[in-house]
Amino acid sequence: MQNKRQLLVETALQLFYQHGVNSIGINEVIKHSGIAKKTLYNYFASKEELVLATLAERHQRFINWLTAQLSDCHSNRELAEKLFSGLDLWFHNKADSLGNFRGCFFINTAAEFGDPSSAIHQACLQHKRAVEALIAAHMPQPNTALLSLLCILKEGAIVCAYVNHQPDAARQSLQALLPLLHD
Amino acid sequence: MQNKRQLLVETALQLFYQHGVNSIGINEVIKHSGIAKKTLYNYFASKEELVLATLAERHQRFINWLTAQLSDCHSNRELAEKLFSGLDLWFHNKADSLGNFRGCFFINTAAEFGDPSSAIHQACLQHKRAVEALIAAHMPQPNTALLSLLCILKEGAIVCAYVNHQPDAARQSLQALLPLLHD
DNA sequence: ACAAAAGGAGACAGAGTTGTCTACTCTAAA
DNA sequence: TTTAGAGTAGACAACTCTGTCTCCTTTTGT
Repeated sequence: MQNKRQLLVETALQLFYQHGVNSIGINEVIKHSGIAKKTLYNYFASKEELVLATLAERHQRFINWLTAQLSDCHSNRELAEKLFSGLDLWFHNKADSLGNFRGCFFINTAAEFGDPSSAIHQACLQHKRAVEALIAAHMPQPNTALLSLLCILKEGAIVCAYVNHQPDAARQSLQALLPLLHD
Repeated sequence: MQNKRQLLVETALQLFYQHGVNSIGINEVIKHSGIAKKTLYNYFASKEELVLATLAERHQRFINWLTAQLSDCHSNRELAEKLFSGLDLWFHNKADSLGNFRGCFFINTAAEFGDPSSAIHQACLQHKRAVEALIAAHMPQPNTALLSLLCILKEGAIVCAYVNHQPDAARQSLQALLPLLHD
């Protein structure tokens, strides 16, 4: 029954995202999921593997959400509007599938696992690359400079919303960006 | 002899910034500084106090550096240029007083200590507020929308440079920003 | 129905952590 | 010179965390 595994990943993702990976021990995941430790170690060889599975789950969920947000863009301006409107919803806890906003799981986790050669850090990097590629794929008029700017503003808005307690950062970004986009 | 305390803070800051606070134990700080554990606990009641002291040290150092970078701005455009040129130097390890670039110590530490009520998280928030105030103080033509944008771009550039291995993020930000600024 | 696999509960080993404490050494001032 | 304060070295207690293992129960496939 593979939904034990799914339940473990879901529980761990929730806890890791809300409190940080290093603050949550295996026993906490056990307790909250109601699954035995032995079962966990049946599915995952180590905590690191569980963490990687939660990153993969979050990655897929975020990509799905973002894909839905960015559908049907007919101009770069529309793309920017949809991107930052989506972020704005997320920051205000109106993006159900992303859970309670606590910054970017990948930025936070990369900060906890600083060694760039670690598998966890690499997974965070790969996520960011994939998101950039997804935005690029939804760009009607390819423009690498604009792509970079969107990504930088996106990361900045996430950090400001989280660390700086500035949940309107996405809207502010969009307001500042719009005068640049005339197409 | 208070330079024992200073040496402890400096050693801890270096280690915490390079590897993350939770990855570095007290014993590591002891070993690298050559100072006895008892002496450390003479100056600091707990590891948390040592962490707060390193945050304060880094804060002062960053504020000093940024103040120097932003001196003598006669227009908002010049302010933006100086800000992102400074960040560009930092990302390329050419800002001596900030050490080897490993992202923003405060963003990273806030990610490790996610509980917003913890003293450590609060210190990170206060730093961000102080930096925003410093930028505001160097703005010849007050403009709160631009101030927000500068801060969001700054955070985004730091995250992209670090997590995304994109050290030119500051230059890209500036290039994108310049068309907006005509004064 | 019954054997085999999967799961539950939790004890336990081993490593690592913070923080305390003791015993010894060095230094600086009276 | 001697005495008090500061520092050193490191053992140690108390705790936490990961990962293993055992014993027992439940579920599942044939």
